[in-house]
Amino acid sequence: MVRTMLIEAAARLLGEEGPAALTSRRLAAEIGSSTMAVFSRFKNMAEVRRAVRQEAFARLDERLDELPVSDDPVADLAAAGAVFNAFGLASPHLYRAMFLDPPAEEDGLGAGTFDRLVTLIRRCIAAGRFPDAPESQVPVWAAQLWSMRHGLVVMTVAELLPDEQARFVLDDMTFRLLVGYGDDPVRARRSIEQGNRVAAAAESIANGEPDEVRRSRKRAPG
Amino acid sequence: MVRTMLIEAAARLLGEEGPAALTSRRLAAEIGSSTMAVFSRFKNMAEVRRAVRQEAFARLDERLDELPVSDDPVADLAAAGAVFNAFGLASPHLYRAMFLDPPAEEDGLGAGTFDRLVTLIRRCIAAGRFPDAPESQVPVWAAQLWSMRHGLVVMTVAELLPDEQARFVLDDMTFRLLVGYGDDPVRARRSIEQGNRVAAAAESIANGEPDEVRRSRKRAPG
DNA sequence: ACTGATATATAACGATGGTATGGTACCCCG
DNA sequence: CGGGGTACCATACCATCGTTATATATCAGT
Repeated sequence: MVRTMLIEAAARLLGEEGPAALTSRRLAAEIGSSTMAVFSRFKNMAEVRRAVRQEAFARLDERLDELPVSDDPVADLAAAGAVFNAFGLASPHLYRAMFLDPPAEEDGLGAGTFDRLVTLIRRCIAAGRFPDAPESQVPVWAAQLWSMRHGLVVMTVAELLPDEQARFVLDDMTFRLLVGYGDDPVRARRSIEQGNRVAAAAESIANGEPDEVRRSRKRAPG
Repeated sequence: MVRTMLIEAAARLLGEEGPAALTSRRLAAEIGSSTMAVFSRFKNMAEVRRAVRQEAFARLDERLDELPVSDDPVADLAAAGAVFNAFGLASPHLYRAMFLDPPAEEDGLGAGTFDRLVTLIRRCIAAGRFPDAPESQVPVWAAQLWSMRHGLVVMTVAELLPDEQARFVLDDMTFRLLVGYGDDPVRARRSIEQGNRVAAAAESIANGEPDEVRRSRKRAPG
């Protein structure tokens, strides 16, 4: 299908060369056609960019859905956060397009991703990790975790914060928030570490690394 | 000075009509001149936008510096956060330009604002509100508070989060982080409320509201 | 093979960022 | 008061952008 070819080419252009590279002519040339191939399928370039964002959200959701569901929901929550973070840092242009470029009009494109976060929090509450948490707190905490990660990724991408600090800042902030939500500090710390491990493993799989690489990473090198 | 006229016109165009309105011809027409008036003073439009961002940071810093220094540094910190938040919501296009538009290259334009945050945190530690806080934690916490607010403003501006929730989410997250940093919950809550009052008063002054609106809360401790 | 429809290439339009050219107005100095 | 240099700016121009009109090629169904 030409349409999917266009979307994939557009995502690649945007992801690898930035928004300036995503022009109608360039995109048409990328699939060996003329601009009409673009405009006969999309009303305008804005719609192309929207399709790319939709594709990017689908990829992020896919990554999140690949994460295993364990019996430690807080670790699952932390893993989702790490995946979110890694996604943003690995594809800054795409991340930018997903969360920063969209015009003021709400198009509800990130709603599914937000819902996944809500579900993760609900599981934490159901498991008794956040005692005394009323249902009304769920969307509030989801927004907190989301904006915390979002802000951190944006700061890192904008180079307001060195990359090596970002991970530590994220973990520390996550820890303090989880404790603030009522989780036990020791369990929270352990869940965050476990979540990071799971996310790193999922990242390896997503990147198609061979099994030996993943296995050797878990063992002591040697 | 024509240059300042251009910067102010550019800031107004960007702030009121968005980035699409900030074109060389439009900007030239705005000061009753031609595009050469722009390009003889700025290398290109990117430099114009940079100057606008610089101007916007200066305005934000000005707002922050107008805040009184009280004997409750945590309240001062909360007030700065509220001012930051209000600034972003009041001028979404400017906010966007300041933190989201800048290309990947670091230009250190927000460094001064970040330093103000660091100073506020240091005062909290000096006042004993965050016991057992090593110096190394200061930039980490500054990044946490910054990214927390940043993410929240971005989410609000992008309408991923309803405006009315944003304030509550911010206060709640600030509270939990402050407690996580070691502050006493009761004092933290009080400081946040006090900070919000101070910020609202400063906002009134900045907006040129009559004295009686703010005289009631002018009671500085000490 | 012919007809009709569909998709595409070509080329054009208006607007953009940016530049070259040339004139003008101003200011400093005699 | 006047002359000359300089800084500024209006105009016109270029390449490129998004987008569209028109002509052409391709393909399906008889």
